[in-house]
Amino acid sequence: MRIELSERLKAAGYKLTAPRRAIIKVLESHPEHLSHSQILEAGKHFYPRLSRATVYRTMELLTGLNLVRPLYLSDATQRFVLVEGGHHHLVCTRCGTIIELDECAEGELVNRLAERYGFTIHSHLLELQGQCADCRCETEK
Amino acid sequence: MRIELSERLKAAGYKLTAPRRAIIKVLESHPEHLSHSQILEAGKHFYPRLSRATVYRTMELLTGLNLVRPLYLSDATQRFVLVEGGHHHLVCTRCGTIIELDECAEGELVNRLAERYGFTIHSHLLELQGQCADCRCETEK
DNA sequence: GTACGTGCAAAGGTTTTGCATGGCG
DNA sequence: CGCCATGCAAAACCTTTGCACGTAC
Repeated sequence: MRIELSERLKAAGYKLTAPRRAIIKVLESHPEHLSHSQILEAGKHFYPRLSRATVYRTMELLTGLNLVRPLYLSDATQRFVLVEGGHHHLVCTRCGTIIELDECAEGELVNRLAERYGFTIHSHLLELQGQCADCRCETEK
Repeated sequence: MRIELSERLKAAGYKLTAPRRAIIKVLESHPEHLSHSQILEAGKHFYPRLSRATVYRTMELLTGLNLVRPLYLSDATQRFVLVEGGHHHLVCTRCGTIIELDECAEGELVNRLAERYGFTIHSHLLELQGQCADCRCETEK
């Protein structure tokens, strides 16, 4: 589901402005987990007058439209990922390393739960926390 | 894995003080997703002099020890859940309803990934976001 | 042309920190 | 008894809001 975010925004009746375009460019070109500040900095690259308030407002908008979702990793900063059906990662609680997973093994589970509770599932997040090989060795030394 | 948090704290070499005991009591008696403020309020019930700073410090400590993990739900407030192997819920992005799931269907997946990447998995979070039956009807009306 | 978006700056919250005091081990 | 942990208050930081102006449609 690689539908352009800009199309979605327009479809929902929102205007496609330069600041929003800049933020969308950032999101589409950075698969990482971006914080508000990172989005602001990167967005200024495309649209120098971009303000922090606009980043907050736009991210809230995108979250409401279910195009983006917030998450926490090992630190206390709110970050966002694109909602593309699902998102899966391993997080090392010691060094903060993040390994992204492509596979989605919960398709069946999702369907079963959706049916049981009458939910329409838009996205899901599977986050595994633990220690990576390097950190484990450090700890055991 | 219902090991007492207080045991774990001591085992890790930290002092078991009255404020910490109060916070632990709150965590153990509230299975919900608690924010810092909720923990502070509830904790004052057990230890009236409890300060906000101590809540922050203690939660950071517990997070570091992997006894607790932060997460975001539909709003932007950081909340915590006990790490007890895994945590699974459905979140309605429209009304904020949360349905907790008991089952853990990813045991196999977790093991496979752990092996492939050399990770030792301590906990996992499966979060499904969508709309509950009520909200879906509202939207379609 | 009009209503929606924006930047700016200020207000409102939240989180962190420094420091003197208190209490666990 | 020493050192870690705490409360308090201030500082630092993050997020939201009001408002006058600009711009997409």
